[in-house]
Amino acid sequence: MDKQTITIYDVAREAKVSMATVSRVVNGNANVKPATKEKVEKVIADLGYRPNAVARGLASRKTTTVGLIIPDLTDQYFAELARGIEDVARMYDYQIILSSSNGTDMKTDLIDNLLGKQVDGMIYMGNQIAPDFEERLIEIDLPVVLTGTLDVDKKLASVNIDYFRAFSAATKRLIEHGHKEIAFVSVPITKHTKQDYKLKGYQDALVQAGLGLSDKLVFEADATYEAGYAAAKSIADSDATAAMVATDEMAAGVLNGLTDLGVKIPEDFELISSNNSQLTQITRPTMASITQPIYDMGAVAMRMLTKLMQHEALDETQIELNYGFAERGSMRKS
Amino acid sequence: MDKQTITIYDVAREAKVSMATVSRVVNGNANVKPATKEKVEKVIADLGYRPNAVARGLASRKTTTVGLIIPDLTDQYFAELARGIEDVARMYDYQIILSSSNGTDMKTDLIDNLLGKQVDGMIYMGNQIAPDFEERLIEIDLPVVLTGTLDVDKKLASVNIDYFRAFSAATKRLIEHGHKEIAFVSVPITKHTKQDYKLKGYQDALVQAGLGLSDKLVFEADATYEAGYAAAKSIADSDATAAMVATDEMAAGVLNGLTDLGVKIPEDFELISSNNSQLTQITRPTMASITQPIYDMGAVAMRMLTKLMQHEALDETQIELNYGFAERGSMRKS
DNA sequence: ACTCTCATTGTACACGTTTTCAGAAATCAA
DNA sequence: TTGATTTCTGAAAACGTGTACAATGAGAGT
Repeated sequence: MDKQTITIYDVAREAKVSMATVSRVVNGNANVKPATKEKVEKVIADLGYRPNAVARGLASRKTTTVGLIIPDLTDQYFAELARGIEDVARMYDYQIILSSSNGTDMKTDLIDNLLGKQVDGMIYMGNQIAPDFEERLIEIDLPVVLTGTLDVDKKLASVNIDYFRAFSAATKRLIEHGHKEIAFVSVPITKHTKQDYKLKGYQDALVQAGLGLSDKLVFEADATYEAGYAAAKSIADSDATAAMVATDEMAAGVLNGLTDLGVKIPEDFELISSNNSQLTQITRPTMASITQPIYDMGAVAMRMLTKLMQHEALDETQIELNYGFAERGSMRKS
Repeated sequence: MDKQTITIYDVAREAKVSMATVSRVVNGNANVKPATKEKVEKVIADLGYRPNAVARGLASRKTTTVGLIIPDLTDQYFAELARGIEDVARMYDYQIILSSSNGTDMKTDLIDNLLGKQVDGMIYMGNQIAPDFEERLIEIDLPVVLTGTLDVDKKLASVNIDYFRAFSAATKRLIEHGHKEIAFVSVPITKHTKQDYKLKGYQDALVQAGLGLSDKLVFEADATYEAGYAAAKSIADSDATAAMVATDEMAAGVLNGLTDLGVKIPEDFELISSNNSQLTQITRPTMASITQPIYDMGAVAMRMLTKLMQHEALDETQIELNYGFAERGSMRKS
């Protein structure tokens, strides 16, 4: 019943000091005589006193809590990001309140809930971000950082890779392999989002190589294995002989879907995925992929957030980490 | 700066009532005259008032927050459980504080942190649970439910499937396929844990069939793809012609590891996994698996927790959901 | 008109901290 | 020693809400 019987008063009484002093030693405040500090610490240990974070939060207006908005916990990409975030959060003694924005119901009252909890900051990740959502994120005057997400006018801090160049470079590899018709498979593309940059990068490579663009080679589907698998049919029916795929789950679906349709990979069709999650190694053939330091992106994002929350200056608000490329079985040896 | 300027007092003043009345309408308290209720609600909407959950938590000693202890966010099994938990939590207006117990550092101060945050309850999931951890979970007098985890003396509420029977039944299938030497691949097995029950179930089937038990057929490794892949070598070197594997990540590793060693699956070797996550469909061949209603387990666990937190009676504290079996490519047609 | 109820509303304290400000104690310089 | 600093400590006021309990008012019954 009594979750917490021992208060700061109990400690104060027992240690024969005032609660103010107890508060000081709990918070590691500078000036309290070593002798009393020791005395208080002993009582704290004896009584097993544990500061009430809620009361603390009320008094100090800081909760050492951050809100984490994640589209889908089971998505490898976001899960890995979250892992990076979580680790750094713990390092800095912040707790994370989870808030998952399962697809459609990504309403702004997610934000309001979090605000109600008095979080000190928020991290948003997602394949896209609705304009009103982003607007709300900006207008609440609270530290926010995006990761795995871009916002239109870079008003929010963010951590990403250069999706444009990563996709352009990867697409070039396919072109070098002689492909003329390269598919682009993505979650629904909205303007000024990560997907949009990926698409632009893909298009850039084609244009640079003097190849034409065709809407028929752009496929949109949900970010799931099933959706990718289903999309394989249309891809097989198209003229495409290779594909850039925007998420690993989809890529796995496309790969297996094509294989099941009798398309030989990589002999008849080459495929590049983009998140380099473990899935790329689990499929057969394994999947070539753009590599992203996903865990690090999460970690850096959280680190940025701690700085923002402590009003430290940020060297830069738009961080881009390095990407790379991993050749694997879904591509022929070059 | 001012995260929250508008307090209940502002609303009270504006609506020309006392703050007590505002509090009543916010909390949907029974008797407040419809007219005033309406009036207050209008002001709330106009001002954009949002109750401060921290102050509320302090005053009411309830935070509508639960702690979720998860070993690894990127593990498909736990991620799916978490999804179930999250959905139900939202349904009942509880927020989730994440606390990941990455492997070793599963120290009991995870619990203390959560307690400091004044969570109303906790859900623990994990492949195993350290005895001192479990003890602490029992001694704190707070609603707790385990899922995907068993505790020794069933002192804590829990949601699981009958791992013993599920494994026994699945192992029988392998026996029926003529296998005499069946491997058991698992994360490290400690007494009275989920793994232990799985092992016992596997052994039960062997004994019933008059087959001998051999330690040489029991393989322990971490719950990762890599560890499973590495273990494949020892498995190939053993006399085993089939295997029961305790997690999907491991199973994928074992499957690919064996395949890469030239072992033909399912012709030369049959394999059954146990979590039926999406991975089982991504590998080639696909993996036969025990099926568990993972999402539902999470959902049921969270529902139990809400009951506990509201002091409702529980019909049963040890819930077992139904398991099933999915035949797939890693087994020969029977 | 007068009392009695009951529905509705307001007052005031509690929740467990942090933090300001002032005061006490300790240290130092002379 | 004494006064001036400096260090350390305590009293008390926030922080924003919930909630007994008291107070008010309106109708019902006589």
